[in-house]
Amino acid sequence: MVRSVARIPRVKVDPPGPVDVLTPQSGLRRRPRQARAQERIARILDTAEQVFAEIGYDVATTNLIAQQAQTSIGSLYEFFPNKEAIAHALADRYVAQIDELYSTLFSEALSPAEIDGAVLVERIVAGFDRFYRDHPGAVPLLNGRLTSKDLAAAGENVQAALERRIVAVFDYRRPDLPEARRRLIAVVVAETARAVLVRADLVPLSQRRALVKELERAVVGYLKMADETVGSPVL
Amino acid sequence: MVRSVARIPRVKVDPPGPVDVLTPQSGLRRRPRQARAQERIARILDTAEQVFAEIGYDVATTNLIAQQAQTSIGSLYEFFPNKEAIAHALADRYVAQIDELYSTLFSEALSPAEIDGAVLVERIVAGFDRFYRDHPGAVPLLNGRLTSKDLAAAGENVQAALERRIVAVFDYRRPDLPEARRRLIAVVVAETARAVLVRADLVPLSQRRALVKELERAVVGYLKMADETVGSPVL
DNA sequence: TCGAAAACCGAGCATTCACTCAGATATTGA
DNA sequence: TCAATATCTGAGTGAATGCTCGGTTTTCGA
Repeated sequence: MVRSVARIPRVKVDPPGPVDVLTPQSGLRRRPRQARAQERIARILDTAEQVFAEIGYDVATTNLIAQQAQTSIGSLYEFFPNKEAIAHALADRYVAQIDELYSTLFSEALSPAEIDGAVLVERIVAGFDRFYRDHPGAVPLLNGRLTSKDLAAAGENVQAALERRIVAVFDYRRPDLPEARRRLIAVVVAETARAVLVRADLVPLSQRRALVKELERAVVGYLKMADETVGSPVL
Repeated sequence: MVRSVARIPRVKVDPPGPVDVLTPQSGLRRRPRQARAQERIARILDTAEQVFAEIGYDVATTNLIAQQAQTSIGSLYEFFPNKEAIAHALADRYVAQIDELYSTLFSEALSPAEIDGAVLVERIVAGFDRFYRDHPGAVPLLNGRLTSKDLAAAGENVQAALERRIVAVFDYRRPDLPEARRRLIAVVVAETARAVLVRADLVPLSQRRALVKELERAVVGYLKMADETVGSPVL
């Protein structure tokens, strides 16, 4: 079963010495010194990614992950304080990758060069689609399909980052829009993209392409819409 | 923990008589005959709805549900064969309610009266929004936020039903569009609506209104878009 | 009124699973 | 070379939880 709260680590009572200073912010219990250990950690993460994607976070057991990663359960817990930490580390990896992706994708949207909005949307959507196709585990992990509050939080981070990027684009290209409206549009566009891309992840490849194309049309259509409250296309 | 597969019911071995014919399709283990039992079942479902919404499907325990419903765990299992069945019964209740809602909302879209598309969208979105506000438990239950494959399936059903309704509208109002395109648009619109409404469920009421309004704009904008492959607005 | 059927009860069984711990093995630096 | 340190191991612990079962209480038709 899933623990609602992480088990309280049993604190050694005997030595009333300095309190557990060793609480690395990395989420790891201990920082590995030898290459051997680093490889092991990477292998555990890779395996966890697969296992979570295949059978789901809740059903996955740490014992299974250790076994699949060809290591012992003891080794796993040597580095990861608990199951949640594995998910977090995994999410962190994705978040880093995605943030890098964002930098690339959105850079031209913020450059002085005149770029057609529709082309911009097309490139960004395509970039996302590519990423999700290359990282099949990322979709369920970051989009709440795997349940568990901790994982949901990671997904929210990714989504929030996307929204900030989109807002930045509007700040740059459409400073005339009310700020609240810029944020609203960003939310709706980001949610639409996420939802349709997640859906696209569940259908055969041929339909996937069509769906992604239609997503582009939807976003472009929405943004191009002549808005009575603004009086000009948003894009 | 969450069982990946329902526990195999321990079959009595001694009596090799007729095999367990009693497997009602209702999902219930036994159909209640007395009003007392029916009320109890309803109370269990109401409680489960609350509990699932509050702490999540996985963390929720059948013992807790029974306790909160002021009944015994034995009584709960008298009617529900397992935890999953509770979720299913709950989802079924929502699906019935939502399908009724769909009938109402989409009826005017299929009537010969000339109704402006934008007005149509506004009414339908408002109807959804109302429903979700009136049934707070429905959002996480039907939209995968509660995890568990069984629940996800219920959510898919609701989404599929929505898409069918939207397709029907296009079949009626825009028979000139290629059929595949009609389906694609329905998928994208339905996913957008779901995603934004789920998101709206997480924000304060003031933002919720703005978000719902923006969702309308997005859908209308998308559908009104002059589409180069069609040459005319879709709506 | 009364007996059979329906409904109800909750202690506890069986199982699962996150996590520990005592010690074995490998690596490293002097 | 050799101790100190880092790493690895996996059987076992403890707690949680889905679900059963033997038995009690309530309902209801005859």
